Amino acid sequence: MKKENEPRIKREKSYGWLMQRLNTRLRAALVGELQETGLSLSQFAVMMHVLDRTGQTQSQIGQHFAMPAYAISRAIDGLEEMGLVERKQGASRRAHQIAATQAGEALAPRLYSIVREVNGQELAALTEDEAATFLALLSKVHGGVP
Amino acid sequence: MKKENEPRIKREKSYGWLMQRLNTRLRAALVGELQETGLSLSQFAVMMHVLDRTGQTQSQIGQHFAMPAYAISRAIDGLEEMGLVERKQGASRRAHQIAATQAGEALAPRLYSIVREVNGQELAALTEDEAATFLALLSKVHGGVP
DNA sequence: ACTCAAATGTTGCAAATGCAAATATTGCGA
DNA sequence: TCGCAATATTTGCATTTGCAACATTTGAGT
Repeated sequence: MKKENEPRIKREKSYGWLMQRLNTRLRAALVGELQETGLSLSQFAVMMHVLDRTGQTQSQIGQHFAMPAYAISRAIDGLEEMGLVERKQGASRRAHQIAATQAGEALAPRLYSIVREVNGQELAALTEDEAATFLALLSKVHGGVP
Repeated sequence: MKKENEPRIKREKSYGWLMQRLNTRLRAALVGELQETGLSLSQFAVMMHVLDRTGQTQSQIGQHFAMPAYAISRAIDGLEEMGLVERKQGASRRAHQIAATQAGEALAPRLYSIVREVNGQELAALTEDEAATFLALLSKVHGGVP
Protein backbone atom coordinates (compact mmCIF):
# COMPACT_ATOMS: atom_id res chain seq x y z
CA MET A 1 0.00 0.00 0.00
CA LYS A 2 1.44 3.30 -1.04
CA LYS A 3 1.83 6.12 1.43
CA GLU A 4 -0.59 8.69 0.00
CA ASN A 5 0.22 12.39 -0.07
CA GLU A 6 0.24 12.87 3.63
CA PRO A 7 0.68 16.39 4.89
CA ARG A 8 3.53 16.77 7.28
CA ILE A 9 1.45 18.90 9.56
CA LYS A 10 -2.21 19.55 10.07
CA ARG A 11 -2.04 23.08 8.86
CA GLU A 12 -5.81 23.41 9.11
CA LYS A 13 -5.46 23.80 12.82
CA SER A 14 -2.90 26.51 12.67
CA TYR A 15 -3.87 29.98 13.80
CA GLY A 16 -2.54 31.51 10.61
CA TRP A 17 -4.46 29.27 8.29
CA LEU A 18 -7.70 29.63 10.22
CA MET A 19 -7.41 33.40 10.31
CA GLN A 20 -6.68 33.51 6.62
CA ARG A 21 -9.75 31.45 5.82
CA LEU A 22 -12.10 33.18 8.21
CA ASN A 23 -10.96 36.60 7.15
CA THR A 24 -11.40 35.76 3.51
CA ARG A 25 -14.91 34.55 4.20
CA LEU A 26 -15.78 37.56 6.29
CA ARG A 27 -14.55 39.96 3.68
CA ALA A 28 -16.40 38.16 0.93
CA ALA A 29 -19.63 38.26 2.92
CA LEU A 30 -19.23 41.94 3.63
CA VAL A 31 -18.34 42.82 0.07
CA GLY A 32 -21.43 40.98 -1.06
CA GLU A 33 -23.70 42.84 1.28
CA LEU A 34 -22.04 46.16 0.54
CA GLN A 35 -22.53 45.76 -3.19
CA GLU A 36 -25.85 47.58 -3.11
CA THR A 37 -24.45 50.46 -1.08
CA GLY A 38 -21.55 51.11 -3.40
CA LEU A 39 -19.15 51.20 -0.47
CA SER A 40 -15.77 49.56 -0.47
CA LEU A 41 -14.64 47.68 2.60
CA SER A 42 -12.50 50.50 3.89
CA GLN A 43 -15.16 53.06 3.15
CA PHE A 44 -17.58 50.89 5.06
CA ALA A 45 -15.23 50.65 8.01
CA VAL A 46 -14.64 54.37 8.11
CA MET A 47 -18.33 55.09 7.69
CA MET A 48 -19.20 52.84 10.61
CA HIS A 49 -16.66 54.55 12.79
CA VAL A 50 -17.89 57.99 11.84
CA LEU A 51 -21.42 56.94 12.67
CA ASP A 52 -20.24 55.56 15.99
CA ARG A 53 -18.10 58.51 16.95
CA THR A 54 -18.67 61.68 15.08
CA GLY A 55 -15.98 64.32 14.86
CA GLN A 56 -12.95 62.07 15.12
CA THR A 57 -9.91 63.01 13.12
CA GLN A 58 -8.59 60.90 10.30
CA SER A 59 -5.63 59.71 12.27
CA GLN A 60 -7.89 58.67 15.12
CA ILE A 61 -10.00 56.69 12.70
CA GLY A 62 -6.87 55.16 11.28
CA GLN A 63 -5.68 54.05 14.69
CA HIS A 64 -9.01 52.49 15.43
CA PHE A 65 -8.67 50.14 12.51
CA ALA A 66 -4.90 49.96 12.38
CA MET A 67 -5.19 51.32 8.89
CA PRO A 68 -2.58 53.60 7.33
CA ALA A 69 -3.36 57.30 7.10
CA TYR A 70 -3.45 57.35 3.33
CA ALA A 71 -6.10 54.66 3.29
CA ILE A 72 -8.33 56.75 5.51
CA SER A 73 -7.63 59.79 3.40
CA ARG A 74 -8.72 57.98 0.27
CA ALA A 75 -11.70 56.29 1.84
CA ILE A 76 -12.95 59.67 2.96
CA ASP A 77 -12.31 61.12 -0.48
CA GLY A 78 -14.75 58.58 -1.78
CA LEU A 79 -17.29 59.00 1.00
CA GLU A 80 -17.18 62.74 0.54
CA GLU A 81 -17.79 62.39 -3.19
CA MET A 82 -20.79 60.24 -2.41
CA GLY A 83 -21.95 62.96 -0.05
CA LEU A 84 -22.00 60.68 2.95
CA VAL A 85 -19.40 62.43 5.04
CA GLU A 86 -17.67 65.78 5.35
CA ARG A 87 -14.33 67.05 6.53
CA LYS A 88 -15.00 69.78 9.08
CA GLN A 89 -12.63 72.37 10.42
CA GLY A 90 -12.20 71.93 14.14
CA ALA A 91 -9.83 73.58 16.59
CA SER A 92 -6.86 72.55 14.53
CA ARG A 93 -6.59 73.47 10.92
CA ARG A 94 -4.69 70.38 9.88
CA ALA A 95 -6.69 67.74 11.73
CA HIS A 96 -10.05 67.42 10.06
CA GLN A 97 -13.04 66.33 12.03
CA ILE A 98 -15.07 63.85 10.10
CA ALA A 99 -18.82 63.89 10.40
CA ALA A 100 -21.61 62.10 8.59
CA THR A 101 -23.88 64.18 6.43
CA GLN A 102 -27.60 63.69 6.53
CA ALA A 103 -27.32 61.24 3.68
CA GLY A 104 -24.65 59.47 5.67
CA GLU A 105 -26.85 59.25 8.73
CA ALA A 106 -29.62 57.92 6.56
CA LEU A 107 -27.41 55.05 5.58
CA ALA A 108 -26.75 54.06 9.17
CA PRO A 109 -29.64 51.62 9.66
CA ARG A 110 -28.69 49.69 6.57
CA LEU A 111 -25.07 49.48 7.62
CA TYR A 112 -25.87 48.46 11.16
CA SER A 113 -28.14 45.81 9.78
CA ILE A 114 -25.41 44.49 7.52
CA VAL A 115 -23.03 44.27 10.45
CA ARG A 116 -25.54 42.39 12.55
CA GLU A 117 -26.37 40.03 9.76
CA VAL A 118 -22.84 39.26 8.69
CA ASN A 119 -21.48 38.92 12.21
CA GLY A 120 -24.39 36.68 13.03
CA GLN A 121 -24.04 34.49 10.00
CA GLU A 122 -20.30 34.14 10.40
CA LEU A 123 -20.73 32.91 13.96
CA ALA A 124 -23.77 30.79 13.17
CA ALA A 125 -21.86 27.58 13.78
CA LEU A 126 -21.44 28.45 17.45
CA THR A 127 -23.93 28.26 20.29
CA GLU A 128 -24.56 31.47 22.15
CA ASP A 129 -22.21 30.49 24.94
CA GLU A 130 -19.51 29.47 22.55
CA ALA A 131 -19.87 32.71 20.65
CA ALA A 132 -19.46 34.67 23.87
CA THR A 133 -16.35 32.70 24.77
CA PHE A 134 -15.02 33.09 21.26
CA LEU A 135 -15.44 36.85 21.23
CA ALA A 136 -13.89 37.10 24.67
CA LEU A 137 -10.88 35.14 23.49
CA LEU A 138 -10.55 37.16 20.30
CA SER A 139 -10.63 40.24 22.46
CA LYS A 140 -8.01 38.86 24.77
CA VAL A 141 -5.76 37.90 21.90
CA HIS A 142 -6.11 41.42 20.67
CA GLY A 143 -4.93 42.67 24.03
CA GLY A 144 -8.22 43.67 25.52
CA VAL A 145 -9.37 42.44 28.92
CA PRO A 146 -6.47 40.45 30.37
CA MET B 1 -21.26 68.39 32.01
CA LYS B 2 -21.11 67.77 28.32
CA LYS B 3 -21.83 64.36 26.87
CA GLU B 4 -18.46 63.39 25.44
CA ASN B 5 -18.15 61.59 22.13
CA GLU B 6 -19.79 58.43 23.21
CA PRO B 7 -19.80 55.60 20.73
CA ARG B 8 -23.24 54.25 20.05
CA ILE B 9 -21.96 50.74 20.19
CA LYS B 10 -18.90 49.01 21.54
CA ARG B 11 -17.59 48.08 18.17
CA GLU B 12 -14.41 46.72 19.72
CA LYS B 13 -16.32 43.66 20.71
CA SER B 14 -17.70 42.98 17.30
CA TYR B 15 -16.48 39.96 15.40
CA GLY B 16 -15.76 42.04 12.34
CA TRP B 17 -13.65 44.59 14.09
CA LEU B 18 -11.68 41.99 16.02
CA MET B 19 -10.98 39.97 12.91
CA GLN B 20 -9.89 43.06 11.05
CA ARG B 21 -7.46 44.00 13.79
CA LEU B 22 -6.09 40.53 14.41
CA ASN B 23 -5.67 39.83 10.74
CA THR B 24 -3.86 43.09 10.20
CA ARG B 25 -1.52 42.27 13.04
CA LEU B 26 -0.94 38.73 11.85
CA ARG B 27 -0.15 39.86 8.33
CA ALA B 28 2.20 42.54 9.56
CA ALA B 29 4.05 40.04 11.73
CA LEU B 30 4.37 37.58 8.87
CA VAL B 31 5.47 40.21 6.39
CA GLY B 32 8.12 41.29 8.84
CA GLU B 33 9.47 37.80 9.27
CA LEU B 34 9.27 37.05 5.56
CA GLN B 35 11.28 40.11 4.67
CA GLU B 36 14.54 38.20 4.75
CA THR B 37 13.19 35.39 2.61
CA GLY B 38 11.95 37.67 -0.15
CA LEU B 39 8.60 35.89 -0.18
CA SER B 40 5.31 37.68 -0.40
CA LEU B 41 2.46 36.52 1.78
CA SER B 42 0.77 34.53 -0.94
CA GLN B 43 4.05 33.04 -2.08
CA PHE B 44 4.65 32.04 1.51
CA ALA B 45 1.24 30.44 1.78
CA VAL B 46 1.68 28.51 -1.44
CA MET B 47 5.19 27.48 -0.50
CA MET B 48 4.01 26.13 2.83
CA HIS B 49 1.31 24.14 1.15
CA VAL B 50 3.67 22.72 -1.40
CA LEU B 51 6.02 21.68 1.37
CA ASP B 52 3.14 20.09 3.25
CA ARG B 53 1.67 18.29 0.28
CA THR B 54 3.82 17.96 -2.73
CA GLY B 55 2.34 17.43 -6.16
CA GLN B 56 -0.94 19.22 -5.65
CA THR B 57 -2.39 21.11 -8.58
CA GLN B 58 -2.77 24.85 -8.59
CA SER B 59 -6.50 24.71 -8.19
CA GLN B 60 -6.14 22.41 -5.22
CA ILE B 61 -3.77 24.85 -3.63
CA GLY B 62 -6.18 27.63 -4.37
CA GLN B 63 -9.03 25.83 -2.70
CA HIS B 64 -6.96 25.17 0.35
CA PHE B 65 -6.51 28.86 0.95
CA ALA B 66 -9.70 30.07 -0.67
CA MET B 67 -7.50 32.05 -2.99
CA PRO B 68 -8.39 32.80 -6.61
CA ALA B 69 -6.66 30.82 -9.33
CA TYR B 70 -4.85 33.80 -10.75
CA ALA B 71 -3.27 34.53 -7.40
CA ILE B 72 -1.87 31.03 -7.23
CA SER B 73 -0.71 31.26 -10.80
CA ARG B 74 1.19 34.42 -10.07
CA ALA B 75 2.55 33.28 -6.74
CA ILE B 76 3.98 30.23 -8.46
CA ASP B 77 5.38 32.38 -11.25
CA GLY B 78 7.38 34.13 -8.59
CA LEU B 79 8.39 31.00 -6.71
CA GLU B 80 9.49 29.39 -9.94
CA GLU B 81 11.62 32.39 -10.83
CA MET B 82 13.22 32.14 -7.43
CA GLY B 83 13.87 28.49 -8.16
CA LEU B 84 11.92 27.29 -5.14
CA VAL B 85 9.23 25.39 -6.93
CA GLU B 86 8.49 23.77 -10.27
CA ARG B 87 5.44 23.01 -12.34
CA LYS B 88 5.56 19.35 -13.23
CA GLN B 89 3.60 17.50 -15.86
CA GLY B 90 1.41 14.89 -14.26
CA ALA B 91 -1.30 12.65 -15.66
CA SER B 92 -3.17 15.63 -16.99
CA ARG B 93 -1.56 18.08 -19.28
CA ARG B 94 -3.46 21.08 -18.08
CA ALA B 95 -3.27 20.50 -14.33
CA HIS B 96 0.28 21.11 -13.21
CA GLN B 97 1.66 19.36 -10.21
CA ILE B 98 3.61 21.72 -8.06
CA ALA B 99 6.66 20.47 -6.26
CA ALA B 100 9.40 22.13 -4.27
CA THR B 101 12.87 22.12 -5.73
CA GLN B 102 15.85 21.33 -3.61
CA ALA B 103 16.28 25.00 -2.89
CA GLY B 104 12.62 25.07 -1.91
CA GLU B 105 13.04 22.16 0.46
CA ALA B 106 16.04 23.88 1.94
CA LEU B 107 13.84 26.80 2.85
CA ALA B 108 11.39 24.64 4.76
CA PRO B 109 12.99 24.79 8.21
CA ARG B 110 13.09 28.55 8.11
CA LEU B 111 9.47 28.78 7.04
CA TYR B 112 8.26 26.31 9.62
CA SER B 113 10.14 28.23 12.23
CA ILE B 114 8.50 31.47 11.16
CA VAL B 115 5.08 29.87 11.38
CA ARG B 116 5.75 28.56 14.86
CA GLU B 117 7.14 31.84 16.03
CA VAL B 118 4.41 34.03 14.63
CA ASN B 119 1.56 31.77 15.65
CA GLY B 120 3.07 31.55 19.09
CA GLN B 121 3.58 35.24 19.51
CA GLU B 122 0.12 36.09 18.24
CA LEU B 123 -1.45 33.80 20.81
CA ALA B 124 0.94 34.77 23.59
CA ALA B 125 -1.82 36.52 25.50
CA LEU B 126 -3.61 33.24 26.06
CA THR B 127 -2.85 30.42 28.46
CA GLU B 128 -2.32 27.04 26.88
CA ASP B 129 -5.86 25.95 27.71
CA GLU B 130 -7.32 29.12 26.35
CA ALA B 131 -5.30 28.79 23.18
CA ALA B 132 -6.61 25.27 22.70
CA THR B 133 -10.18 26.44 23.20
CA PHE B 134 -9.61 29.36 20.90
CA LEU B 135 -8.25 27.24 18.07
CA ALA B 136 -11.08 24.77 18.50
CA LEU B 137 -13.61 27.57 18.23
CA LEU B 138 -11.89 29.11 15.23
CA SER B 139 -12.00 25.71 13.64
CA LYS B 140 -15.66 25.28 14.46
CA VAL B 141 -16.51 28.69 13.08
CA HIS B 142 -14.72 27.68 9.95
CA GLY B 143 -16.92 24.64 9.71
CA GLY B 144 -14.54 22.03 10.96
CA VAL B 145 -15.48 19.73 13.81
CA PRO B 146 -19.18 20.34 14.45
C1' DA C 1 -14.89 9.15 -32.92
C1' DC C 2 -17.08 13.89 -32.50
C1' DT C 3 -18.96 17.87 -30.24
C1' DC C 4 -19.39 20.72 -26.69
C1' DA C 5 -19.41 22.01 -21.92
C1' DA C 6 -16.51 22.02 -17.91
C1' DA C 7 -12.06 22.29 -15.78
C1' DT C 8 -7.42 24.36 -15.44
C1' DG C 9 -4.35 27.93 -16.00
C1' DT C 10 -2.72 32.33 -17.91
C1' DT C 11 -2.89 37.21 -19.07
C1' DG C 12 -4.24 42.21 -20.40
C1' DC C 13 -5.98 45.91 -18.35
C1' DA C 14 -8.23 48.65 -14.78
C1' DA C 15 -8.59 49.58 -9.97
C1' DA C 16 -6.80 49.36 -5.35
C1' DT C 17 -2.85 49.48 -2.41
C1' DG C 18 1.58 50.79 -0.43
C1' DC C 19 5.64 53.60 -0.06
C1' DA C 20 7.86 57.62 0.21
C1' DA C 21 8.04 62.32 -0.54
C1' DA C 22 5.48 66.66 -0.36
C1' DT C 23 2.51 70.00 2.03
C1' DA C 24 0.54 72.33 5.75
C1' DT C 25 0.04 73.19 10.59
C1' DT C 26 1.26 72.98 15.37
C1' DG C 27 3.88 73.44 19.40
C1' DC C 28 8.14 72.88 22.01
C1' DG C 29 12.31 74.92 23.52
C1' DA C 30 16.21 78.25 22.89
C1' DT D 1 9.39 85.08 19.03
C1' DC D 2 12.03 82.09 16.05
C1' DG D 3 13.46 77.82 14.35
C1' DC D 4 12.72 73.22 14.00
C1' DA D 5 10.94 68.82 14.95
C1' DA D 6 6.57 66.54 15.28
C1' DT D 7 1.85 65.88 13.70
C1' DA D 8 -1.76 65.39 10.14
C1' DT D 9 -2.96 64.76 5.73
C1' DT D 10 -2.37 64.41 0.76
C1' DT D 11 -0.39 62.73 -3.47
C1' DG D 12 2.77 60.81 -7.34
C1' DC D 13 4.32 56.69 -8.71
C1' DA D 14 5.30 51.78 -8.58
C1' DT D 15 3.48 47.39 -7.23
C1' DT D 16 -0.21 44.34 -6.36
C1' DT D 17 -4.72 42.78 -6.89
C1' DG D 18 -9.03 41.65 -9.19
C1' DC D 19 -11.96 41.00 -13.13
C1' DA D 20 -12.92 39.18 -17.24
C1' DA D 21 -11.54 37.31 -21.42
C1' DC D 22 -8.60 33.93 -23.37
C1' DA D 23 -6.25 29.48 -24.48
C1' DT D 24 -5.75 24.76 -23.68
C1' DT D 25 -7.06 20.26 -22.22
C1' DT D 26 -10.28 16.94 -20.56
C1' DG D 27 -14.42 14.24 -20.28
C1' DA D 28 -19.17 13.23 -20.85
C1' DG D 29 -22.82 12.26 -23.94
C1' DT D 30 -24.20 10.87 -28.49
